[in-house]
Amino acid sequence: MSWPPFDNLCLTPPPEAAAPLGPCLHCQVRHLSVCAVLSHEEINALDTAASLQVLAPGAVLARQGEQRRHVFTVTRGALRLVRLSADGRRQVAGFALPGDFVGLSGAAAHQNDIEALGETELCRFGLDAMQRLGEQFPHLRGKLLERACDELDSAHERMMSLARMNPTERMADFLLTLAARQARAGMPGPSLVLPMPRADIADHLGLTVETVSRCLTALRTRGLIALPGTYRVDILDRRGLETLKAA
Amino acid sequence: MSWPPFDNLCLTPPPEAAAPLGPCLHCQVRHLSVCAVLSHEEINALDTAASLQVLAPGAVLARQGEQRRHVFTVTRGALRLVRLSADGRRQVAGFALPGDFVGLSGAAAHQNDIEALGETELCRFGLDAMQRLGEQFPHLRGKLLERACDELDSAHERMMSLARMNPTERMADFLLTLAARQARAGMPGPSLVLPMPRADIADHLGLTVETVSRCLTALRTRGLIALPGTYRVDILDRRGLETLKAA
DNA sequence: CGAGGATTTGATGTGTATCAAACGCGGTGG
DNA sequence: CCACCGCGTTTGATACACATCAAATCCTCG
Repeated sequence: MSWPPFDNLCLTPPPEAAAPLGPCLHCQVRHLSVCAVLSHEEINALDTAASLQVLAPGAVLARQGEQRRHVFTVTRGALRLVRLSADGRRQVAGFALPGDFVGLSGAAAHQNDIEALGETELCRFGLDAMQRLGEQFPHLRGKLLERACDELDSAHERMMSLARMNPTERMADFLLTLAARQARAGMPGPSLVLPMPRADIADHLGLTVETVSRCLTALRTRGLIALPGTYRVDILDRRGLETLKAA
Repeated sequence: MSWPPFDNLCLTPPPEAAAPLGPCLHCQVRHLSVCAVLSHEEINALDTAASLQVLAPGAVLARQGEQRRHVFTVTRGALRLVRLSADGRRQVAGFALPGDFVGLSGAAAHQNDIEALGETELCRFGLDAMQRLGEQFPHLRGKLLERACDELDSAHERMMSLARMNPTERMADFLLTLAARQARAGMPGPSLVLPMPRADIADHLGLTVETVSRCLTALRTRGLIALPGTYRVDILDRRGLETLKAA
């Protein structure tokens, strides 16, 4: 029985759990081992199974339909998970930021293209190694199950966005979610860095590039955000954005 | 550490797995135990932890925000999982049909209202019992993890629908998915029973009732389906529907 | 400095929501 | 048994939000 995998599973650790543990042997970053709240024995086993990988901007880590062989933790940069339909329609299923866990799903093949947004560093685990670890440490599976459940909840949340929110509301929601993730990854504060171009945001939110652009300027005009650069957003009025999104 | 839960986890068994095992002691239906491909010991433990529950049409099984205490397997009838936003926008996150597993999520509280669509029968498991079983049989967690992964995959699939398909395509997708689920549950054939009213379909697909109605008549006009009754759909041209959805 | 691509801004069209009304059907009471 | 009522569904007319098409601007990099 093969070890059950994820696509875009976010295993970002809660900050408090990170404190007592050292970084990964390979990538010098506190990653999966930290997140899963494992014993030191388990952590060492995980870190030993890992190896480092660096991707150039735009590099392709996996293609839709390809056999899955590894799972990854992003340690620097960012990935996008892209789904293309037969007639060329594109959807960005999600983005993986530092601390996120990527590359697994219920299927034997990748469900998404996985591409590096900038120069990106990963910590890689072989599927077979993960399976062994899962058998060796049942606890690990329990932790991963919790994570999967969280991921499911957030997937339902995003469905609500796509189904029932207008473009501006989706944009506000997106910015707040991204801000929360950057905060969890240790970069709090109102200043956001968007690692992806507008087209990816559009395909993530089910909009067009033009609409994304218009929504951003609308939010700026309302004084909710500032746009100091193409890839930077400062959140000026968090409350205002939250009101919009909840609306 | 509390046992990790799901919302709308579908544990419908693959037909071949169901054969060698008997029905649940309580509800006479092959449910979770069958799905998870467990040992007989595990199955008995699960079934012993279960109890039967019957809901009248429209009955509320859980409310958004309520503390979670049980998980359920639907054995007859159907449930809808509904999410309401502050300003009254409504989304149906999913439907649970016989064989589906429901009521868990990463959170301590229910994320959705759960309501019976018709008279509905459930098999109920206490969360504490599930936690004990998970500790006792690590295998169970592995199986549930697999299921969670599958559920995540299908969630991504539905996001693609919501983000990038037009109403008719979503409708075709919905009908095919429903047909596949009824087939898995042992009712194959082109004749579909919709356990839910149009409004629920609309809120599931991010549309209005009017649009749902128009899409159905459009599919009928094209000769892809027949509508022998408000709650019945016959699939006349499966290929045609698949072409639409894939488009 | 110039070229190419990404982003923004502008003008127009269309698909779906919205508003409104008719229809069908099941249940109830006469 | 039939007439009536209420609700869900279907059908129709209209409005508008966002997509589409087109062009200007900005930014990056050679």
